[in-house]
Amino acid sequence: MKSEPDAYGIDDLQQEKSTLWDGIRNYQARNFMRSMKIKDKAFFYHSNCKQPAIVGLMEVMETHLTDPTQFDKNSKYFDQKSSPENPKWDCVRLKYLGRYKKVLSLQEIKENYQSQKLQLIRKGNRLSIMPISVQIAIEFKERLGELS
DNA sequence: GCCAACGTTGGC
DNA sequence: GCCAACGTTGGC
Repeated sequence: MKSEPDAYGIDDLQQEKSTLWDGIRNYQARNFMRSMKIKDKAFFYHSNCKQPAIVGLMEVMETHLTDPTQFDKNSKYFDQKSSPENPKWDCVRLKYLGRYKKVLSLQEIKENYQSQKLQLIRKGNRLSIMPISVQIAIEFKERLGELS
């Protein structure tokens, strides 16, 4: 799952211990979130920054939560078409599990995962949530090593 | 700032 | 249901 560190980074999550992954306004990304189950793990990816990289690991605490920002007129994620009776957007709560001692940079991902494998990543590179295959996730984990 | 690679929208 | 036009994202 990706976030811009300026907006919300791994430091913020470490401090908060857990967070609502709200503000997702992309149907595909929302649907991926809907398919998540409690105890699922997710990589935290820093996007749109100096060193885009996987920096940490999270765990799904709660699923199918209503995204409160859709009703908040002061939020940039306010959605006029949504109502409490018929909410359009939901989110999950994620727990901080740790940050990796060594990050896995986008550059390194590109260097090592080409052709078909990279396409799996590319397929979702515009989403707030990037789906990757189980096999790639395992390989990423091996490359990332230990949490600190 | 550019632009490729998407996703969304709306007319038909 | 198609697809042209448009908007957004994110790496560079």
